[in-house]
Parts: sequence; structure tokens; C-alpha cells
Amino acid sequence: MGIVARKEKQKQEIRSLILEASMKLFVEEGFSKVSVRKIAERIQYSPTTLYLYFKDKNEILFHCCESGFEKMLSQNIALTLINDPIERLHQMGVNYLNFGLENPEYYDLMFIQEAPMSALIDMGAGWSSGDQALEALKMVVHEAMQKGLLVSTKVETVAMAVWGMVHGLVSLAIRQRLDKLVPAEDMEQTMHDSLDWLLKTMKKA
Amino acid sequence: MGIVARKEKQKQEIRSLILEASMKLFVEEGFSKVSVRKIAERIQYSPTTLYLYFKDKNEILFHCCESGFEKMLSQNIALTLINDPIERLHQMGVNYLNFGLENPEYYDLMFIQEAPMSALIDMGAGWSSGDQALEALKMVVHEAMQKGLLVSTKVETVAMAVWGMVHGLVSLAIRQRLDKLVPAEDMEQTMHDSLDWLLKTMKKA
DNA sequence: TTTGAAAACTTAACACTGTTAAGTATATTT
DNA sequence: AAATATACTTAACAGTGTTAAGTTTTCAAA
Repeated sequence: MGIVARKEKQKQEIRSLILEASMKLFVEEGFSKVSVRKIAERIQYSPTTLYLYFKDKNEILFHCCESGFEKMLSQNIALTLINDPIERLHQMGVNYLNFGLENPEYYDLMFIQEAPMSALIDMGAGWSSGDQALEALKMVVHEAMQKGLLVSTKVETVAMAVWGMVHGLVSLAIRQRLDKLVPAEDMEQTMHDSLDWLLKTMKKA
Repeated sequence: MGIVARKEKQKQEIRSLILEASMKLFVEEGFSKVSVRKIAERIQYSPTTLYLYFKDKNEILFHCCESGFEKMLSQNIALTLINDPIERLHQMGVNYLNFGLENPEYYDLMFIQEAPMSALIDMGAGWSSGDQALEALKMVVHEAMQKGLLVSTKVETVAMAVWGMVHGLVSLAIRQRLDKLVPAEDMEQTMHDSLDWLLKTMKKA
């Protein structure tokens, strides 16, 4: 029994080895440059070995994605200290924008690429880390409505609007579309201004 | 002079042939399945011939993108009939959502993929069709502020917020992220609800 | 301790991808 | 008719994800 456990542990270690190499690669060289062969070379294994540990490349990317969510969620721990739900929602938005701008490669994988979602479907698994973040968003909107700080509507409607906006801003920025609206040097500031504007505007008069 | 003009016309015809084949291909089979070889096969030319008419694949995609903008702008003609700028902005948003959901392949190319923007940089050209749409957005926001229908702020801030939101919704929907927030059957309705909510909320009390 | 099976890993290959250099027809001009 | 442009193709390079088959290593039972 002890040896089968050790085997399992070794297997997990190689899995981690693959994932770490993959993540380093796409942080260093960008998502599009990550190939199975390059990952394999980094860890001194044959390319086909990776297929003994993961179904396909999408599955590898999916797990990188998961680690991106961990990174993101770790930023949000201090949030529970904020009492005012609107203020908390605001800070969530700020964190979201910052995460996206500081980790474009991760953001790409987590919210833009379809590869991780394909893996998710193939694996029959759930978007656990993503769902967790969305639950937190719905919660804070719900709380704001209950405390009378927001006009009461369907929680999903407002949650979708807020997520939509911050995602929209980050993804337009990452994909070089936002500098068509404002000069590059004003971009980050204007993104934050837009978020501020939304929260000020939606706050019940 | 007459024959050199005819030659030029023939050249343009083949360019169009290539572009039309490309567009059909990615509407039929999806963006990711479009390859130079497949386009070439459709028009019964050798793959390398395409490189006599376009610098590279990105440039082909860029021109498909342009035709997507034409498609989109043609939807917006009836808009000038709407007098109330807020109502007009609202309808612009509705059109945007509909275009995205009805033409996901075009939308992908126009606002998500980086290939067309790379071509734009390589060509040293401007994002003419995109700029036109953004100008219309800024105009309507400006008008609403001047008529006292919106709280006066920097036009870009509000324009970015609105564009961000509709783009966010469409791109999350296209990339299968939005069904993590609401069930698939409610998605389209909730997207429109979110847009309605934003416009109602931002309207000056 | 040797045998035999199971596990871990690699080699070779397939069918693709974008792209370029060199070669071949086909018009057009001299 | 010969020379020159123009239009197009063939062959190849270097890369991609992935699979089938073969090899080496590990490890338990005889």
C-alpha cells in the first residue's frame, strides 16, 4: 500500500513539473508560443510523455488556468474587511482590472481562450474556481440590494453588467482595441474612471 | 493605359475571390479552421498564389474584418431616426449585442482575435471602420450630456464604460463563460436586461 | 535470483499549419 | 521570332498536436 502511494506521489510530481514548465513558458513567451514540444524540452522529456499525464494540450492549459484563478483569488482576501458592499464591489472591480492588466497571459487563458473551456467539457468537470468568483460577485450585489444601497432588480442582471464591463475593458485592452478610443497613456486611468463612474452611477440616490 | 487598367481590375477580382472564399470558410467552419491551403483549394489556386495578393494570412483576415464592420454599420442606418440620444445609445447597444450573437465568427475577428490588429500594424494603416463606429459612440454620449440627459463627465469615460459592457457581454457569451452566471436559455434575455439596466441607471434622475 | 508482466518513456510517423525560394508556364513587348 | 515581364506552381522548411508501435525500466511473483 505504501509503495502504490509513493508511485501516485511521483506521478503527481511529474504532473506539477509539466504544469510549472507550461506556466513559465507562457508567462515568458506568451500564450501562443506554448507548444507541447517546448514544454517537453524544458523538463527534458519526450513530447509524447505529456500525453501520459494529460489527455491533451487543452487539459494542460486548463490546469494553468486554475492556477491563474488561485492567483486572482489570493488578491481578494483583504476584501472581506470592507463593510460597505458597494465599496467592496468597487474594490473587487479594481482588483479585477489590475489582475488583467498585470497578468495578461493568465487573463487570456482564464477568460478569452476557448481551449480551457473545451477541456472542461471533455473532462466533464466544473469551472470550480470561476464559479467561486462569480458566487462572490452575486453575493455582494445581493447584499447591496438588501441594504437598500442599490435599486432592487434581479441579482444576475446587475452582476452580469458589472462583470461584463470589467471583462470588456480588460479584454479590449489586452487585444489592442482600447487604444483606439483613448491614447495609450490615458488608457489605464480611463479604465478606472469608467469603473468609478459605473459604481457612482448605480448607487441609489 | 486601357490594358493596364484592365490588368489592375483582374488583380482586384482575384483579391475579392480570395476574400470571399475566406469569409465563406470561416462563417461555415469557424475561424480556427480557416487555413491558407483551404482557401486556396476553394478557389482552385495554389496556396502560394495567395501570397502574391496579400502579405500574409493576417492581412487576409484583416480585410474580412473590414467587411464585418460594413455588415455591422449597415445595421445602424435606421439609428439616425431616433431623436433621444439615450434611446439612440440604447438601440446602438441592442444592435451591438445582436450583431455579436448572430455573427460570432465575425465578432471574433473584429474584436477578439489579435491577428487583424497585427496586420493593421504591419500595414501601417488605420482602423478606419472601427474608428468610425467609436466616433458615433462618442458623439451620442456627448449629445446626451449636452442635452442634460446624462451627468456631465469626460465623454471617453462613459463611452468606454458602455462599449466595455456590451463587448464584455458578447465576448463572454461567445467564449462560453456567460453560461456560468446564468443558464443558457436565460442568457440572451439577461444580456439585454443588463444593457437596459445600465441605460436606465445612467439616465439623469 | 531469475522470470514475466506491468509501468514509464521514446521513436517514428501522420496530417496538418504558415511561409519562402526556385522553377515553369503564359502573356506581352521589342 | 526572341526577350522580357507577369502569373502561377512545385518543393521544401520548420513548425504544430497527436497516435501507434517499440523500447527500456521497474518491480512482484516463482
